[in-house]
Amino acid sequence: MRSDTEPDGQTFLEAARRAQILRATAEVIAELGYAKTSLARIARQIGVSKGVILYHFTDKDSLIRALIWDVYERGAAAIGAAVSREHSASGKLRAYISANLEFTAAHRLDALALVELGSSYRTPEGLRLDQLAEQAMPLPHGLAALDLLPIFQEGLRSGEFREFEPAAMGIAVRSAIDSAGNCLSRDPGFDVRAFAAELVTTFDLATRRPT
Amino acid sequence: MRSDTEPDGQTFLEAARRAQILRATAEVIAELGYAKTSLARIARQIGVSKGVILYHFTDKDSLIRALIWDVYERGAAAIGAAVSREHSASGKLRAYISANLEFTAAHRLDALALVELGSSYRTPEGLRLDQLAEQAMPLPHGLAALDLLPIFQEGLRSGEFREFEPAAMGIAVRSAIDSAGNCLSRDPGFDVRAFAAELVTTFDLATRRPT
Amino acid sequence: MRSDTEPDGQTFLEAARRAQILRATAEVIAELGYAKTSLARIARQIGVSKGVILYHFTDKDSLIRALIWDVYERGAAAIGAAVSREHSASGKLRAYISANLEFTAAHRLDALALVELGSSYRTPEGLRLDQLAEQAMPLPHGLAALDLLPIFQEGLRSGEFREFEPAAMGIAVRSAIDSAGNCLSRDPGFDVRAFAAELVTTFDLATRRPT
Amino acid sequence: MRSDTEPDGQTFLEAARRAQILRATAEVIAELGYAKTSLARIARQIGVSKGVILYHFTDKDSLIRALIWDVYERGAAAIGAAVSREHSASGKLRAYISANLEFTAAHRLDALALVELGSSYRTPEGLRLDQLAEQAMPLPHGLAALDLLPIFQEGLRSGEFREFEPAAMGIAVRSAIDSAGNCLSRDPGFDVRAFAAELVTTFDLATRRPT
DNA sequence: TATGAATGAGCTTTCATTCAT
DNA sequence: TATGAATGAAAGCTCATTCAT
Repeated sequence: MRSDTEPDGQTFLEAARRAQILRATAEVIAELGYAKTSLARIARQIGVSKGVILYHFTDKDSLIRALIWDVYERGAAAIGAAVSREHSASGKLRAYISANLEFTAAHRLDALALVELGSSYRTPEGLRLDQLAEQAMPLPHGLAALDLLPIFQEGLRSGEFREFEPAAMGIAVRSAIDSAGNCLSRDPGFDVRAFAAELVTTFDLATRRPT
Repeated sequence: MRSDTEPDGQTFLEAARRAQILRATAEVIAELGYAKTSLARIARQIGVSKGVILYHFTDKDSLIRALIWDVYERGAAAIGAAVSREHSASGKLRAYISANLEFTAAHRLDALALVELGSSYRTPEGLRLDQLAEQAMPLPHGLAALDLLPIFQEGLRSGEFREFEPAAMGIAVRSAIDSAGNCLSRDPGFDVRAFAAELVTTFDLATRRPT
Repeated sequence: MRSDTEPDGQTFLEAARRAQILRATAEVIAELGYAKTSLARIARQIGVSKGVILYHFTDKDSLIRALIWDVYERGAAAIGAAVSREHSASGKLRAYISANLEFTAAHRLDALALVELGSSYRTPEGLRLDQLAEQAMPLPHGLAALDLLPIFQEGLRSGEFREFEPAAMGIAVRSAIDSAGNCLSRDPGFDVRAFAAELVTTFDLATRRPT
Repeated sequence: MRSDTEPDGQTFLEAARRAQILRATAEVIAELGYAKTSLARIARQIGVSKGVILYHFTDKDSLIRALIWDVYERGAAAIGAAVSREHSASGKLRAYISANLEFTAAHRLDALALVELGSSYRTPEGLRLDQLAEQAMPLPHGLAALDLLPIFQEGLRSGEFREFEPAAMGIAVRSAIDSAGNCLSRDPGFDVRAFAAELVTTFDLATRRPT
């Protein structure tokens, strides 16, 4: 009996509702920004009462974290897979950039929401998303896939890359990638894949040891 | 009477108060983030009542815009001056990056506040800061100085730069520069000038026509 | 069919569930106080869903009243029995106090819950528990056993007691007895029986005609 | 200038508003009980908006504490004065009871509210009023006046009182006194002073060493 | 019988804004 | 110029209750 029970203790309907709410949350964040994202607004997006959201998520904070986790998880999986398919450091860097922006192109809303949250969300204790990632939040295993430093260190050690400060380069690459989300929100016609190609070339030239 | 009236219709004291309020606003935004920046908090920062702020600025929005304008103006002046001192496109790009980050290093509070506003502030109509810049807001004349496109176009035309999409490169450069503010807010010991040097090299290699 | 139907129309299981819910309700009230006693919390105490409670009781108010009735009934039976075993007024008074506190000692949870309800519960119309007892609520027959006035009147008539106002004395005795519940909730080590002995002496001296 | 400034930094009007709010709070608590006492209800009692209350008091908890303090302070002053006018332990006990009930009679609303708060109020951390009094809350100096134990100890030491457990007797006396508030709320015609006379006799007989 | 899902009223609190002084 | 006072809208959240299954 109870054929509607999934292994993780959630019914099928429960999971569907949660997914619907997460989607609506991403939509509202992407459209209005995090500051104007209220539970009431999210509820209205689906056409239900506020209470529904608090029935499925303990509070606003855990809703937001669930969204973050959800997008991270899927993104990290895609990016990690693409990166590990490559064997040279420069190949991995190219794959990293491409896969990131491919994910952005394929999941515009999620990517946008995540970038918005990255700059505007704070935990009740005042921590930013990146400060969260470093410590308290249990993050998907594959999240290591989002870290550029190992790639840079490998290329520097092997001599494939010129000498540079990996932390600084990491910031430049990540911030450029994250900009795509903003561009997309401003201009729905923004060509993410063309942008990806430009970034690949740009950071290839910027990191490679000159011959 | 009113011998304390300046040409623009503001008394000296009036101007001093406004400056004090703008400074306090930047301080609070830099410390708490825009979301937690309330008029009450700004007033407390100076030790006056909330009313004072609304006496000098029509509403919260115009206070924020005044701050943006103020920082932009000073930043654009510094950057414009540095850029125009150079004559090659690559020289101008280097100067642009250096001057930007020099400004960030020299005016940490302002830079931090501006970056925070760049990601979190929205006009009552829902526009972001950069969407503002493009249209509605009357911006300081020198703001053109913040635009990278002329530099890229010049370098592309002259053959100094390799072929690339100026808009994409502009995004990469600006986002990398703006990241410095975030880094600074997370880690007060962040070495902005070292970061500047890395970026200069990075984007020099990324833009130059290979020999 | 329905061979499990009892004379009063309730199945055995039904009665067991009701008893379980009443017990859980008393536990929660005793632990958290009435203000923080929610149906959800009671349901959690048993490990069932909220709906179960509202299936067995029409609404929260009738659940609470059922608990009150239940405890009253058992308490009144015990006290009435003890009182009627005595034949002098002063003997009855001593028995009343002792039996009350004996019940408190033997059913700490119930007594605690009842005291808490006595001060915090109000009907939807705003009536307190004691205002209820006087009028609206159909109370167990034996409840008369809780009334001190007949005892005082008997002692006054027979000359066993000194002259005093029975209503005032009743208030003093009842409030002292009810305090035991509070003491118990604040200090689980509170010695109810020692307290009972003190009260017996106290009110014996306070009521007896001096010789 | 600023002739409306009082020594403690509150203007006359501010103090008047605070007093008005405290009074309204006591009224609502006395009428509806603490559980149904909301800021909205208090505001309506005065005919102002909810915000007014939160302008004058940081939050609901500090409003309630201010009320408690205020009533305590006045009550303790009156009781302490009456008690210290007596020199025998039994005289002090009589004065304690009389002064308490005299205060109740003279400030029905306050007394009622305080009794209600005594049983229903909990701090955000879950502490009851009496647990508060023992530790965290800075209470008026004269509060010691509310403690019966010194009186009992004195009478026991001097031999004026019979042997009894001071803690238990204290509970009996205090609970009897506090009952007056409840009686008053149920029956506005309740004769507090007659009740006081009964209690004085009752506890005189209960404590005195028999001759 | 029991559950999960949803609702709606009400709560405390924050905040930009207005206004009289 | 500046302040204190007040307002009202909106926020996150709790909870008894209803309903379909």
